[in-house]
Amino acid sequence: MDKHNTRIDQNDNYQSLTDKLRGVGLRATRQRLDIGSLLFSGKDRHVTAESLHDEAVASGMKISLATIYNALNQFTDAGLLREVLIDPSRTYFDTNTSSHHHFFNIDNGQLTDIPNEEINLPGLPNLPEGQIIDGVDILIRIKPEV
Amino acid sequence: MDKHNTRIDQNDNYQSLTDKLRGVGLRATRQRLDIGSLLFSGKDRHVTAESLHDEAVASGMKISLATIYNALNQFTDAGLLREVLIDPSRTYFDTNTSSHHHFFNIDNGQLTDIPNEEINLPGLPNLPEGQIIDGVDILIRIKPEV
DNA sequence: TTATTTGTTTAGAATTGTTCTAAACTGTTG
DNA sequence: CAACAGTTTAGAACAATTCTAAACAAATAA
Repeated sequence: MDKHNTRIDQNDNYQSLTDKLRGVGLRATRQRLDIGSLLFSGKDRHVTAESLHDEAVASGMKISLATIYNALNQFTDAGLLREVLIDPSRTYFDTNTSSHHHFFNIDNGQLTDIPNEEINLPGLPNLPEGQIIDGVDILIRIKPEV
Repeated sequence: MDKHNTRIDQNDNYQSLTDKLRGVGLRATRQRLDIGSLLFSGKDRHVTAESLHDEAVASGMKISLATIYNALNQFTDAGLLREVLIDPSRTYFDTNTSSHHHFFNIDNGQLTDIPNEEINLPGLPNLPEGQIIDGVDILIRIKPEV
């Protein structure tokens, strides 16, 4: 029987995850590996603490919501995730940490990436004296036609 | 003695505010007029429910936090205010409802407008099939140089 | 390997921003 | 000015998130 969890064929992938976590100074605990396996499986994802917790539980992982919050914040601090501004009442995390922006479908709440090549601010505005840019967030709210 | 409040020379201004409120279908109550006098005094402002309540109380207005929340939401629904995405843990309202974007100073939390002429997205990205734009939010996070 | 240290997880309590409830109150209209 | 409908309010309720401190597990030393 698998010592880590009951999802048998996932141990292989955990080695690179372990490296990834250690690389940013975090111990490769079972919980962080489980969460990581959901987040960093290849495709880009947008999650909230709650949605990720639901998903983890549904996958049979044993992990508390507090740990999900901890992990999401630690991953974000470490640069493995990015926070996205969507809704003042909830924090969204994006596994795509590269420079890019978002469509937010106000009709169904769905969030999708806008590839960086498809959008660009040519003339950046004059910055206040002595200030430099830390980052730029563009959110395009969309809705069904008609 | 002023029937409305103790800030004597403010009654004059309240007529236009009264019109403004009636214009969007809201009764011109003392509380809404008081809040309106803080928000719509000319210069553009960014407030949170809490900051506005503190300010109202400091000005000697008698008004509950719940009423501030109600008013901010009603004003926003009526198009007198705009919500700005800054911080997932708090809602910001902007008295400038025209098309424009924001600088957010991550060092001191200050939010300032970017005039619309100073920024523009020339090539909008391809929208998902059957969707149209509802709005665009650009937030440029800035910080002190060095 | 075992012992020790240090970092991690967790349940549950606490906190914070916001909304709800229902009773008292006030604009508005007739 | 009476009557109605909309508004305000205190306080309860709620939802997202963080905190606490005790149990636990990973890393390290011996």
